[in-house]
Amino acid sequence: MVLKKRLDYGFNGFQVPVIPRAPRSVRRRGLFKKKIEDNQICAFELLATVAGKLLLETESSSASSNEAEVKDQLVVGIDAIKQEQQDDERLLKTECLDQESCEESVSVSELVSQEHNQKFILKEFPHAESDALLERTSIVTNSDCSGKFGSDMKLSICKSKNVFGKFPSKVKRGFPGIGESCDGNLDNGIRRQLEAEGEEMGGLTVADTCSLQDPVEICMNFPAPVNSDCKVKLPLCRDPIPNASFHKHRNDVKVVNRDDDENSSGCNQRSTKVKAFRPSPRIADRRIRKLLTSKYWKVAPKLKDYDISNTDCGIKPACRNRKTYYGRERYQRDTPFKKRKWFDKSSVVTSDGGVSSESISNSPEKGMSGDKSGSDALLHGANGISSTVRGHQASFHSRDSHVRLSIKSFRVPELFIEVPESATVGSLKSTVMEAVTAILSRGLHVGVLLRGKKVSDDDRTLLQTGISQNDNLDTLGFTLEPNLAQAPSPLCPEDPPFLIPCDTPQRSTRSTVTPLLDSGVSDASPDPSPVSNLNNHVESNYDLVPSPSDVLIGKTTPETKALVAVPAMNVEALAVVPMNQKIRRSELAQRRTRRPFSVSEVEALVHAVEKLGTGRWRDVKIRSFDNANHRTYVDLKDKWKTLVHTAQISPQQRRGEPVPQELLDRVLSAHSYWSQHQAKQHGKHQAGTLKITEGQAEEDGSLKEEVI
DNA sequence: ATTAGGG
DNA sequence: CCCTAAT
Repeated sequence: MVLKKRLDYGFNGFQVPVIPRAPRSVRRRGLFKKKIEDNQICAFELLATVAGKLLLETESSSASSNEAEVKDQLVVGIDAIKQEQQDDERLLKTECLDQESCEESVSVSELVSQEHNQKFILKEFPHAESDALLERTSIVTNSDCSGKFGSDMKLSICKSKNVFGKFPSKVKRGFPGIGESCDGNLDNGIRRQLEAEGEEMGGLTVADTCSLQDPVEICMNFPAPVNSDCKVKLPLCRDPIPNASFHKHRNDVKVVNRDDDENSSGCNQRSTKVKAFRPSPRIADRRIRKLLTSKYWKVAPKLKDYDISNTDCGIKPACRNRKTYYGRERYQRDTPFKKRKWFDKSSVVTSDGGVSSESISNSPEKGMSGDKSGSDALLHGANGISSTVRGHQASFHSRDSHVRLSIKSFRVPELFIEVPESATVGSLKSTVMEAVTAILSRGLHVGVLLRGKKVSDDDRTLLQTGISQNDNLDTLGFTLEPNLAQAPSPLCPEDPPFLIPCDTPQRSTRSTVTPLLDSGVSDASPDPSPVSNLNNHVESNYDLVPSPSDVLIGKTTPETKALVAVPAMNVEALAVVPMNQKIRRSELAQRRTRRPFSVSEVEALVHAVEKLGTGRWRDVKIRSFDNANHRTYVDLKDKWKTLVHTAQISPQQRRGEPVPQELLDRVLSAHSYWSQHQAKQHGKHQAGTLKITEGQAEEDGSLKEEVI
């Protein structure tokens, strides 16, 4: 049935080339059967996921932007959507009746108070009200889970509940008896599952995280989601209201929900449990956003979120439809493709024990819920969620060389959709679908963000790029980027290159390849130290390094790029406008990890400046730090600035790794020289013309000789 | 995208 | 290091 609906939306056209296998756990349950069967669904889910995400982001962004008009429209649209969703829910309910989802929904509705319905809505469409949402978001971002969130978290939770609540009521109407009976069953079932899958839970956690942020993660965690869901559900059911624990986890929860949703969506018919989760998709999306924005690492707390989401799932069928679908698609697609990728390139390690993962994932969770099992599960999940990915760099034997990371989510470009109030929900849906389809049809590629900056050089090794286990992996992010390439292309799904991820493989290959790095790395310590060493020599050598073939991936613009506007298909003539969203600071913002310049780096810098002068940092970068991705020309400029300052102060005042006086002398010398030879820009010509007399008439423009 | 400067 | 303005 679900499928049918989807088809109706017109997504049929989209097909996923290859369907990845569902995670073990899933398979066992047989939840994914359907998914597997219907490739289309997978694609659809992906689209949906992306769309949902975009939508959410858009909303949030709009809210932030203070665009009253937009808000209004959105709000209206939302309302309409809700109605539709409700209708959908009915259908879903019918479908799901046999499943537990119904039950869950019922329970949820009960839990949720109707008071917050409006708020709820807002939540769903943050942009509309946004203040509350924003706050939440920010909080989430912080996701410290500490007390601070308590109130906020609760609020959000409540809202969520409310939202769901709306739906639930309907559900009840439709299937009163069912709902009640189901509730009890659900819990039990969930618990059972949890117990049964408990061991796999790690995956769940991961899934939670993933779901929130993005499909990819989900894929990795696949198995886990179910478990987590179960866990989550339990808490929710028990205390729909914000428990302390819940509050803490709230952020995470959202994420979890997502996963759940996805899973559930995928598994809708398969198992009861799954269904229960489905409802959360919406939340998941939001959360995903939030998560994305914030650090992903707080996953652990998510357990509670799961619970919430579960509840939610049951509650809103309509929402579910939408979200669920999205979630599913995302889930399926993402999962498969990610898995593939990882497998291809590197071995994916489930981080059951994942100590490392723990480290990676922040432990904001400290406040985890009291339940040991729960928390453990969560933790595992957290670890597991991000399946550990081991770099291809097999060459690096030292464990330090390996970079373990968990991808909590992928950022997806936001879609900005503006629809007239008069537009029908259906038209809105189709509009979103088209937009999403268009994006997917073009294919997505994975983008890597390091410290908020996109890493476009696929040929670089992780080490070179500055991605090492020691570094803050939290500064590492991934994005699913549409291939906007040139002009917007038609929606036609014909080309489902969606999986294009082929890129990934290539990438991996490339990265692995770089010879120089590898060798260097081997000895290396996790730290960039190797890099620095290389740097010294690099000047000329590095140039030899294979040129990056960014073309494939690099070109696509990151999230910033708007999805291509899709030709309006709707009668309503809804316009989908890609919206560039400035990346939220919170996301990128994290300060880059501090990386003091080594003496060798300073030497290289001094040398380069002596030759090039102080106004050509770009050249300096290319000349001497081309391989050091973590050193930007701005960094070099800043370093020079500090070097000059350092050289001018007394040695006692200097801090940090002492720089050889000899180098400082050269710094002063070069600084002095280039200060007088403003010619840097025009080069020697002017300098000569200027006839500056320092005894250095070198037109050459290079201090080199003089200094030397 | 770079550069220059302030914070 | 970050951020911004001006290129």
